[in-house]
Amino acid sequence: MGTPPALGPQSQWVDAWQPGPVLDTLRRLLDSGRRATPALARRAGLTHTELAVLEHLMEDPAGPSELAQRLGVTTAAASGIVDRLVARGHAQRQPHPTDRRRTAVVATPSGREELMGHLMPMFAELAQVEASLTEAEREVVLRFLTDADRAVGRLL
Amino acid sequence: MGTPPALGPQSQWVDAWQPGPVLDTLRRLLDSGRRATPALARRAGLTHTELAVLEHLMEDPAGPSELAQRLGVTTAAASGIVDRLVARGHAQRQPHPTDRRRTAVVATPSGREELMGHLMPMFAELAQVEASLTEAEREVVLRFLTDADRAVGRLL
DNA sequence: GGCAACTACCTAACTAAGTGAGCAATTTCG
DNA sequence: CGAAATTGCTCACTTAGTTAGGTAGTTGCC
Repeated sequence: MGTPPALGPQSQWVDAWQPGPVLDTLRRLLDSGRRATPALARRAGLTHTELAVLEHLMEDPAGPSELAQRLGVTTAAASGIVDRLVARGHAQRQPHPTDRRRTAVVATPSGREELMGHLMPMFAELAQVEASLTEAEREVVLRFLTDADRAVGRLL
Repeated sequence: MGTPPALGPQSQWVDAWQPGPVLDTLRRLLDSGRRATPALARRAGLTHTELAVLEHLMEDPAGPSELAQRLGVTTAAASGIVDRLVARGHAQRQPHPTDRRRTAVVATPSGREELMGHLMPMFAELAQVEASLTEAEREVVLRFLTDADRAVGRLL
């Protein structure tokens, strides 16, 4: 093997990336974030869209149409996704209180646990990281993150 | 609505996320990164796996097996992905110089342009962001990004 | 050198998840 | 009230993945 040990790049922004260690680490962080979704879905035994829907349902109930819109899929697909989540016991369909056309899809405790159980370790560590910053450092980091988000947002 | 204005959550780490503005912005940045892949793929008329393969090919040629391993799919799937990239003219199959079983898949100029054209604006802005930091700030940001990457890495 | 075991890649048949079109029930608005 | 819009569903079809298995080429051991 003449090539260096694998060390999967997995980067979305490759080639002509010679900038310094800050941007290089930012790239790694974004890659970690990207890989986290499929990894999580795999562990939970869900597809990535099912996971995405479950995430939305954690915040508040929504109908299939709204979920379809947020995920960028058709309502037909959303129907199927909700079907599968319901079949696994991660979500439930409830009648909408005021509009009888609609269905309110809500996450069950099972669905919430499935997600939170995996996310907790990260939450804990991130909270520690933030706590370790001084007020001045927090400002610097906040500004950088905001700027970086704007830059990445150019791809959307 | 007792909750704050919609503001598309799209977050992977929802519920019980009350920490400060730094982690909140980090969440937004990671979400932007996650959404960038499908958005880019859509614009380029590729599937997300085809895009991922193209990214790897930007760095150096690779065989279907290696690509399959990096993407976490079977070699059969990798064959098909390469087929599609070749059909679109974004990649080419070349005989491996020393091992006649292997195929070296290389990105064509067309493939490179497809990717770089979309990525350039982000590169430019990110470079500016980095340049705007003092040396001291750079250290703070670097440490934060490294720590955050470790935390997110817990999900992998 | 020659045979066994392994590797790289491909094809074929099937499965799963999405799209597009269209339908019935309900709500909204002129 | 009636027309138009909206919600969520089903059905037929497409597409990208998996599993299983086959062919060609390489490596290692006697």
